[in-house]
Amino acid sequence: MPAHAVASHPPTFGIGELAREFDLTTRAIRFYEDCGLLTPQRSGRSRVYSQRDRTRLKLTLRGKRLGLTLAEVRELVDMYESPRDTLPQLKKFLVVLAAHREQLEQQMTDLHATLDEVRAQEKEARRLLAKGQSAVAA
Amino acid sequence: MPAHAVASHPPTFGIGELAREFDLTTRAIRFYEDCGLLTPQRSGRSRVYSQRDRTRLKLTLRGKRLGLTLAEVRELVDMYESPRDTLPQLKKFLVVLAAHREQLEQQMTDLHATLDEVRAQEKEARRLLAKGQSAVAA
DNA sequence: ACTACACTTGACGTAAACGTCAACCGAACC
DNA sequence: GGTTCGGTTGACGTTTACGTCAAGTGTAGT
Repeated sequence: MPAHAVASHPPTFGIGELAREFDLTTRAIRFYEDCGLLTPQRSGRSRVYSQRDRTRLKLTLRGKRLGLTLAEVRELVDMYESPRDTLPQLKKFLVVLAAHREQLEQQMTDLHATLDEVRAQEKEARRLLAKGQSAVAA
Repeated sequence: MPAHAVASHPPTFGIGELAREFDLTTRAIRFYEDCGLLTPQRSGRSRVYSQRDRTRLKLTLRGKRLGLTLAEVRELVDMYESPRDTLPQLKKFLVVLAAHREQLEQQMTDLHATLDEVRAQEKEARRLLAKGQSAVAA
């Protein structure tokens, strides 16, 4: 039984639990902590992850699938949770956001182009396959 | 004047030329060659890149922006140019293609989600900014 | 002939993102 | 009370994708 099996009242998670859920090693999760992406509480020496940690982990993995570095992911998620109550903060927020959006839009362009090509190739290949099959059948 | 300045009849390119065009170092371009992504001709010891090389380079950079490794890019680009005249080749082609497409579709999902969030944040931030500006103006 | 500049091949260095031990601790089951 | 299971902190290893010299070659201009 996991040491984490204490009553989870605001839902919390053990490291192994998260590792299984997201198919990661615990090493990776600890590494994300070193990068400042996660800041779990401690129960003795063991890490206890909050729902917020779980969300940040999810965002991290999504960022990774998009090819972002962990540093970039951190910049973003930190920014989302940072205060925006002063004008300079707000302006900087908008600048960073715009830059990020442009990168994402470039990626969207690349992605569409690539998907179109892949689908065209698939279509052509299936055509060839059908032709070959019927030739074999004949 | 670059050593490459000989009449480019089927259009060819020098390494520095490509480096400038795509904003890369020559080191990077040579590295892509080590990875099997480019296979330039030689004029003496100097590399001469064909239009095909330039295209592969473009695809490489697009793949990179999508977060693919150079090895993955190579697998794909090579596959596109490989023969598909036997049935097993064709079937394998379809399998690899389908796997790649699924990855791209996952990425598309991630990308839409991220872009939606970024745009929402931008909208909200601009609203706050407008409010702040008018407050200052008042 | 001399210089300048682009290009060449090594070879070593580096940052990112973990993997892979090793050695230890604490709770739980038998 | 011994073992097993999960967790902990180091510390070193590894792969990817280049950067960064170093030292030499080739060709073009003066």
